Amino acid sequence: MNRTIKITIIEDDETIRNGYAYLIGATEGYEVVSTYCSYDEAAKKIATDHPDVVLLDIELPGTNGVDAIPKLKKLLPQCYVLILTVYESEKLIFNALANGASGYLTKNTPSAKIIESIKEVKDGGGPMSINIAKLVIRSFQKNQESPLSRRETQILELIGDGKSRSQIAKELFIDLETVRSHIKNIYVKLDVNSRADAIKMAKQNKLI
Amino acid sequence: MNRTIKITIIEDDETIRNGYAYLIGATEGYEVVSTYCSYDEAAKKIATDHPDVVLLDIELPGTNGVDAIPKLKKLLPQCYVLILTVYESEKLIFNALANGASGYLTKNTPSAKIIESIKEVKDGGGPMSINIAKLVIRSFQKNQESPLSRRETQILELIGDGKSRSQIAKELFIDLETVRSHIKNIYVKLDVNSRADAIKMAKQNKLI
DNA sequence: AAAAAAATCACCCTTTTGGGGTGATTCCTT
DNA sequence: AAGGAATCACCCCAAAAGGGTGATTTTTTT
Repeated sequence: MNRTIKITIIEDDETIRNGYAYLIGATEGYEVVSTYCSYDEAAKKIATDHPDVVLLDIELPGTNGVDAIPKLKKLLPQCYVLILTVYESEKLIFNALANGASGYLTKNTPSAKIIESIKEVKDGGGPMSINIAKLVIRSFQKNQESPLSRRETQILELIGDGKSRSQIAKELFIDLETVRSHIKNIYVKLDVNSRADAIKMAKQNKLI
Repeated sequence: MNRTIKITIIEDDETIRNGYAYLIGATEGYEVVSTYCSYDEAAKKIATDHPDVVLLDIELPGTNGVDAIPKLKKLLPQCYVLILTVYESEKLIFNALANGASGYLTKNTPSAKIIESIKEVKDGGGPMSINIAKLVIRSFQKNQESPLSRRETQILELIGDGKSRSQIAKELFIDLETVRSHIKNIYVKLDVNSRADAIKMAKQNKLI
């Protein structure tokens, strides 16, 4: 017979925290051994909880979720970390994975899926779930095949939103001339000479 | 006992193709009988594979996915075609359905959902899957709830592509002034006064 | 440590574009 | 007959876009 899976939740929003705790606790084979509202809080006691899986919010007061991961892994080397996030930001998720997270859940994930993901991670189907694999592949293609640098890609995305140079400059806290410079480089790299063509190329080549 | 469901995948990106093949092949009751990187490639041999379901990419070299559907149906009249696409373009999907596709999957569909959809299509729950129904409804709402006229929506889409007034004018074979006029009306209706804001509003309200 | 790439900013230039205002005409649908 | 939709016209001016040619400073790679 399988042992119950022990879970710790670190999440600052009380409603969400209790919601998850209730939801998971009510499921056969799953036990919530502790909940914390911050990593700093959790750090003191979590070692004695020895959970199998930690659900970790990204947006936390004090030590943020991404930074908390390696610390958690140090305290609990056997433990799997599942990221909870509202933002599907690639960078965030990648940083989290790079730091040792085993998966991620967005906060609108249906309850059944959450339970399933916990089991998936615990059973060590490998830390790489299908969703993550796809994300990795996608970003791989984006960051590897793209002729554009990060900044250029970022600016191209804003161009895709119809933003003007000055709007972009404000948004990125850089000078108007810098934006111009990036755009010129983008045009050279994509071999285009207008915003419309750049957007078209970018979409075709999945750069944005 | 149920026979295994035989599947053929036509998709030009190797990573995605192998990903799907692996994923589906690993599932009990599903068998990937062949994979091709283009329709033209597939056409030669697919008849002897007699798959139950074909997963068909839209963006293909040579014969594109939409055009490939009727040809596939001719070769394999009993076969169901599921469209794979990164773009959730309504026109594309509608054309595909009109051409005989039984459903569509976006490439970020979770694996479980893909398997489920294949089964759904195979079991002939009817060509109208939940997703399609939603799409139909949404498109309905689009043309019904939108404050914008057709032409305005069309022009807003081109603005979303980063096109300038004159480019839009050329593309629609109308005068520059007419484009201006439409854009002014769009701005009034959406209560904005810049391209970027119009695009943002439009995306928020799913007008484009 | 040296070289390359990325990110930053500067100033030259001209043409185009964008947005506001205020009209009018035709066509189609209600 | 009324109203929306689509079409076109001309006023204005500030802003933006695109091209050229640089330089400096980080960051990353080798």
